[in-house]
Amino acid sequence: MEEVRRRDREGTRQRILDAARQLFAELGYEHVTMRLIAAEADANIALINRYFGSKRELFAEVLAMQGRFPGVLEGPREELPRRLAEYVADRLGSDLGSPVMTALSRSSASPEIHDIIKDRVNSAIMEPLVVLLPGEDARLRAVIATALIAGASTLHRLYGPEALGSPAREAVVARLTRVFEVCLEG
Amino acid sequence: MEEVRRRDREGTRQRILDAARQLFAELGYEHVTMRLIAAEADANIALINRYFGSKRELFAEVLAMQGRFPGVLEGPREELPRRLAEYVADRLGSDLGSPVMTALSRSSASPEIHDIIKDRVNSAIMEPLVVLLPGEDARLRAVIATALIAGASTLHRLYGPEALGSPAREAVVARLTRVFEVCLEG
DNA sequence: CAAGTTAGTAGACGTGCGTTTACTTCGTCA
DNA sequence: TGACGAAGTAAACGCACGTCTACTAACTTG
Repeated sequence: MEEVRRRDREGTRQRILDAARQLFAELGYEHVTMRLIAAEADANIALINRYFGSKRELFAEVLAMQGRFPGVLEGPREELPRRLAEYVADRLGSDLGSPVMTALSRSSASPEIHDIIKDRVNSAIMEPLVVLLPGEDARLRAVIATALIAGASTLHRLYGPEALGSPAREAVVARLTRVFEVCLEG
Repeated sequence: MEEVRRRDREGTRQRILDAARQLFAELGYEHVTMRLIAAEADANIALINRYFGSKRELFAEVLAMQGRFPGVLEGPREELPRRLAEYVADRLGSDLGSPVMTALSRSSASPEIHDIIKDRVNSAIMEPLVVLLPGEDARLRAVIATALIAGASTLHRLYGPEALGSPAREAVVARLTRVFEVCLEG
């Protein structure tokens, strides 16, 4: 019983995009192969380049599709450290990394996508953060905060969800909040 | 005029090791090829596996050859945040990343070397740091500090030595010192 | 000085990658 | 209904990688 495949350009394109998003977040650019994406999307490999041009361009589209940190940078300024802390704590403890964090932690891994990631980090994190920070050395403070976010992703990859041992989420958030406060204060 | 090469097992082995150390620190495990190491060491590619077994084992030997953070974890406990801050600030501003930081920021990039890096991070950073931290949640605090170190390496890779803009080194060290203090305090 | 050991070399092997080509099949519309 | 555009497919392309093999030549030893 061969299943007859319906022809559905937009649907197939979307399946590929979703599969790529998940796989890039999970494995990083380098270890995701075209064949893996095709298999996960249940689509033919040739369709990926037909719809997206190349692996690199597909990656760029996956990154572009992500918003900024969803809901982290928006909101009252004085609660920004806490929102960042919760974001990092939740990502550290979860099974799946966030695409932005993962991309960030792989940053310069591939020269091929270095510029794509740099632009994305700039527009999604660094620039919005600099704008939010009053006072001197805003850039310095934004970089330190971003480094903490990126490093959390790296350690998540290295140790898995159990990286922190087993303190209560609230203890983690409290500690991270204070760290981010010191990072960001003017 | 062909130069006649002298036979020098230990010398060649050392040239390979040095070349590998520099290249791994600069490019990361994945983007260093055996041929690149051989060219940089001015040695035949087959000698690498003759002396080290495999690329993976060469990488392990390069990591093993690095001490812990040189001089960072040793010294008075109360100055630890400042020493970490200086280490990170200097690495951020320099042209070349440290092998340990680079390896850390590439951590889970390659499943092939995941365990090697994990062991190295544990023995070089995490465990010594946990031992130095009194009070509760030592693991949590060590992980946050390590994340900051790893993330700094990632951003160094992404933005180069100019990542921070151009504040004075002392301003960078001062800010980082306070951040590490909050990371580490009991 | 002859034989043996071993550092050093050239080149191929198999694999997996991103990409491309040539083709088949589905759906639509004149 | 038949022609045509486009969605989907199978298979191959060229390339770069880590690894390995067969060989050459330098040094050592009796």
